[in-house]
Amino acid sequence: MAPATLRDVARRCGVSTATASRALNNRHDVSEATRQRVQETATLLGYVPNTMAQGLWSGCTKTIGVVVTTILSPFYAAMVDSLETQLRQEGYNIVLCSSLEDPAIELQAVKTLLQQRVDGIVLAPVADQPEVEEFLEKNGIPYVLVARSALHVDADFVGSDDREVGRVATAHLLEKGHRRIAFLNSKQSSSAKDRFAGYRLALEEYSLSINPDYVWSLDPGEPVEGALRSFLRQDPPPTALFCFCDEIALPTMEFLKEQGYRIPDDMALVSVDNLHYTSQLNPALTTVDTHKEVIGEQAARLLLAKLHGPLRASRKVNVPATLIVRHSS
Amino acid sequence: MAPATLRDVARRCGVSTATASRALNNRHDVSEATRQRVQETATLLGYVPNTMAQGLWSGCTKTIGVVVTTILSPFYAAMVDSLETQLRQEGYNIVLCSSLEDPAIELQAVKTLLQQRVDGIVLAPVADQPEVEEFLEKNGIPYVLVARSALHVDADFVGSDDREVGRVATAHLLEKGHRRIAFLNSKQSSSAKDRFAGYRLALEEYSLSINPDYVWSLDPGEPVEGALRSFLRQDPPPTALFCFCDEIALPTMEFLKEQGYRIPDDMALVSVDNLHYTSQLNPALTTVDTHKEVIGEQAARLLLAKLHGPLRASRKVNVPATLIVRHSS
DNA sequence: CTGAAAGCGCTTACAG
DNA sequence: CTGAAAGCGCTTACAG
Repeated sequence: MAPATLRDVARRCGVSTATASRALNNRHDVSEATRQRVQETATLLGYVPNTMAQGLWSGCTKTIGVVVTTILSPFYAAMVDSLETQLRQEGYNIVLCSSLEDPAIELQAVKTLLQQRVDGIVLAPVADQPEVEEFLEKNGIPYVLVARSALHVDADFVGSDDREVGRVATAHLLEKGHRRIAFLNSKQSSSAKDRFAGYRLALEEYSLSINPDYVWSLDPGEPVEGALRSFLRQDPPPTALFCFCDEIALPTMEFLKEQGYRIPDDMALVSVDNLHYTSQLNPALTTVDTHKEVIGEQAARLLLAKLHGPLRASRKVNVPATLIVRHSS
Repeated sequence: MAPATLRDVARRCGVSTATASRALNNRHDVSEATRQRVQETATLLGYVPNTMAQGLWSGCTKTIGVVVTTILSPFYAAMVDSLETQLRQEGYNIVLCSSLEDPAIELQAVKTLLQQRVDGIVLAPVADQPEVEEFLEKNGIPYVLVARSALHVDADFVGSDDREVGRVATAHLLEKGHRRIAFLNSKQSSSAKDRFAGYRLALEEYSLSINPDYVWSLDPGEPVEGALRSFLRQDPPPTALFCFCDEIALPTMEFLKEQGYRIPDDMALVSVDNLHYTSQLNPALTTVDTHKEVIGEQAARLLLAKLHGPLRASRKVNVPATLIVRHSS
């Protein structure tokens, strides 16, 4: 049985759709009696207005599109959750898409969101992809980038200063006396590039240069074993390891322990995100907290501001990160 | 600048919207030349068809609504991710809503999804809420319940047999020799009720009865300290603890360790879900794997079947759970 | 206070 | 091969 339409409700009450519409929207230019009758009939039929028809008329959908790599990542899950909480308060719904670190899927997702005429978009771009940016600009849709920035457009952005994140994590290991520090990085994203720049910067501050054998960029979904075996094969091997994020540090820890390495004695570990479980790991993980909830909240705030009226200049909101020293380093 | 419409494209090419539509949809009844011209113009203008207008005509939106309590829960994040992967393969998009364990928000979410005329709904119900079920039934929309079932409707369901989950977890502790086993449960959901039934059943198999002082149901968001302090105050206190899920076991572990309890010597711990980080906790957690990805996948499969044609009878898909014994018990 | 009419952006029979 | 027309479900000026 197809859902009831406004016409169904109107017909049943013996009024026009115009009157029914007015009654349901609580306009004051309907008689009290009609209003009551229409509303009761609507409830009886389980009538819910068709948002598409409303949206076609009003031009807005009260919906925000969100594209992240995957909500399997607790980082994005937390960010999206905070985003959603903020946006719901203003009556916006969220359509969530995962790009799975694949630029083609990301482009497809953005197109789909545009087709659905979402009122705005929050995007954690996989990579610098001119086509995506072009679509966004051509369609004149308000959007903000989160967590990762793009290089070719001067877009609004909310996230960490990833160069600083990389620098702080590496500097911490240097201060602990480590000189052979490997970096198990991620690939493609601006975050990966920036954290690498920070890693380099920290080393330079100690007059150290990068040993390419100590750096590995993981493809999306690539297991950590290959990289770790390669690091451990080096002569001399690294004494400390900087992981791109906690979700990479977790299997790294598992592998190292299986191989009989003690953490931090045989290998110190630092990573990024401060996911909720990191304080209870064995050993508790030293990590840089990127304050994902704040990023989500600020992104929502910025997007809402853009929805209410275009911004003069593009804004970059930098959410400062915090080093949390625990027992893995 | 508003997004380009079909009329914009058509006008620019000097054809009717009918022809433009045919060209863009690759109908064979357009001349090759026109098709080319229209498609080029569309690309030039960054034209993307308005899904709402299409949906108004076709009556379907290629969108599935998903309502879970929160994707902050890695359990739901994993389930939703697997759901999304399956559904995307069939060309469906997902609209995600969080109910935050609040029946009122859940009802609102379902209404919103209905308004958006999603083609189907996947719902992890907070509680048994006749209004929600009524809306679903009245609108005749295909839906499946996941992880939690409802009592008043005979709806399609995919999830664990939670009574069995509760029984297995408790039985494991009993086999380990524990006789004073506390249960730190969640509240409201069918899962909570069923796991409690399983807990009771396991105790009965050992001719033990339930000690009410050993049972606590956590409100959504309630910290674990109160419950734990209450358990530890008992005389005699429990020697083992069954937690509703890993996300409850995590802070429990933290608290117990802070209080100087050794796990499992002073207090054994078992929980449910086998979240990815549990193997690396200190100590590694004994937990019942509910196979969340399988639940998501099966739910997608069942919903797709319903979309393609109504089912004869309601189906209950029981995804068997697996006890994973590690070092916390 | 109420209704007939037009239109939001699309698609598809129906003519030509 | 192409266009004029009708309609998907709603809302809002415009008359009455």
